[in-house]
Amino acid sequence: MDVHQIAEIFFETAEFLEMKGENPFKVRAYDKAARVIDGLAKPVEYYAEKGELESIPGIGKSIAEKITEILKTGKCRYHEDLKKEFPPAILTLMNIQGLGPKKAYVLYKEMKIGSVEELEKAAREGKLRDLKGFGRKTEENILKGIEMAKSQGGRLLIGTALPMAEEIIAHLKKLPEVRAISEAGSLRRRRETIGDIDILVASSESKPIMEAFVRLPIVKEILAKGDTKASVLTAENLQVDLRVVSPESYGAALQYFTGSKEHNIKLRTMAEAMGYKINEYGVFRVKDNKKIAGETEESVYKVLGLQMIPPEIRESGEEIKAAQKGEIPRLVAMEDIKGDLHVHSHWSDGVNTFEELAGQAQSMGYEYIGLSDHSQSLKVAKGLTPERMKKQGKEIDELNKKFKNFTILKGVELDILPDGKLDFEDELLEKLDVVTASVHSNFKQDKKTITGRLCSACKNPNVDIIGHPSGRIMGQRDGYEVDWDEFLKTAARTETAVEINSFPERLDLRDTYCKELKDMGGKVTINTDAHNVHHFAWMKFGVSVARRGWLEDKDVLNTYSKDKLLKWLKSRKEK
DNA sequence: GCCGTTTTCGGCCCGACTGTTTTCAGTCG
Repeated sequence: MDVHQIAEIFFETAEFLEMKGENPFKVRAYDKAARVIDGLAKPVEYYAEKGELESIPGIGKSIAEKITEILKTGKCRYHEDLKKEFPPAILTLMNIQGLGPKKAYVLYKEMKIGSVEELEKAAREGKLRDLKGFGRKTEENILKGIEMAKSQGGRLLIGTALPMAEEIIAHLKKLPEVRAISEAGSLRRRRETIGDIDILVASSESKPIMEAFVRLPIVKEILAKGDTKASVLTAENLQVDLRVVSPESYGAALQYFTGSKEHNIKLRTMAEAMGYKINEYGVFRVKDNKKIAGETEESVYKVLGLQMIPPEIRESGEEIKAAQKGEIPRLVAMEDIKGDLHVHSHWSDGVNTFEELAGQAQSMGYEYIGLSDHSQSLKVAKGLTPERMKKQGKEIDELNKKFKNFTILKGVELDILPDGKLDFEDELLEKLDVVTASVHSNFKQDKKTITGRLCSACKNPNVDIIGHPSGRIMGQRDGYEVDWDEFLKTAARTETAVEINSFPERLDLRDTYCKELKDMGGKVTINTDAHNVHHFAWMKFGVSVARRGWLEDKDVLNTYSKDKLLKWLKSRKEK
């Protein structure tokens, strides 16, 4: 059973319970359990088989039993019973901005409204304004919310959201009142998709900033505007939230608005036990309400006895335990990257010449690129035959003679064929510097077959890297089915690196699997899969994924110098 | 419902904004 389906059952359970006015902490327990399950790196079955479900933080006896039940029957009795109490589409009401469980429940109880269509009709007829807790304004907002929900296409890729945020920040930065500014929220944590853009400003004068913000050219509509906080909607129906705090509170506010929710709850609970209180204005000593930290983020963590925790790993709370023990590693960073091992040229489906690619890579400070045009089977991408490979190799050799302190490594993106065989013979592969093997065909095969294809590629000593291992393209397709535990173990054991593909739609290997692979002793490479020179810029998204997966420079092959990399590649073949 | 170098019972993060109220509940992050 897919973890997301299990998580969904608990998400819904939480929402039903909240509508019914159940104990809010019980609601939160289900909500938390759902989020925890959704983020598990190992399959739930792994814990269930070992009887270790309750060892997962946030999962206790009751929810563990329900997970077991779901794994066995596909359903949860408790959830099914709750579902029966409401019309089938009632939860969709809560997708409407401004409508939460309480109002949704009133709508159902008083007017038998159970779907967005019924809600829209009632609102248009002016029937909502007389309900308790509702009014004309609420009715208007509901209609607006319905329009928004209709036109909104869900979450945005970080590759889309980050440039938008950077543009807004660049605009606001010009204001003389702005002392400091940063993105916050899931964007700053560099999640792969973003629900809305959060921006935080430090200033002693919030008013002119709020005014300038709501008048930005991108703003289509102002959703809310107070003294220090405003929300707007862009023409693309993306919500942007701005918060202004005084410079003395900037660090505390940045910490607070970066989240995650889970991380903040853990941090605040911990602070309370130490006699402190944290809010977005600072850390305060409870006994005399004296502020003891808050100007910088570092100060907030320091006063709690914690190492500074990078935003990318502020998720489950596990990072807080590590920070207490001083075990937060120095995460890999853009400046560590010394090359890109997955690059296409005009020889296959890329557009640039070797010289152009090399020039761009050199301008980024790289020592090398690994040229990896497609192999012969991928005919739609002008895959190279062995003859063309040989010819390409010669051209690269010639070109390399002209470079100083830069090298094009000879390589290929080798198709893993449907039967698990590879697209080139070993004697050709042996002559290459670096071989990336990828699945490009027969995505519908079952999990065992696909996993077998990936693992048999790992077992060939001539294969150095597995490219975009899940095959997903966010917003387009889910990717093929992989037994991750088996695949990652095989990759680690055979010392085959796994690629983090930096294409914003791919970001594949994903963060949670990075951490799992690291724990198994495996290595990754962070590559762009560039098909033109501009794609090199996407490296930063791959680096973010690696950081979210707690990876250090030693875990990432392309942080190695050229000599160290070649030595590593050679040594693993000899084993 | 979960959890415990205070606890197996009694807690559970915290504040801004809105709209409906006449002091506050609901929603959001």
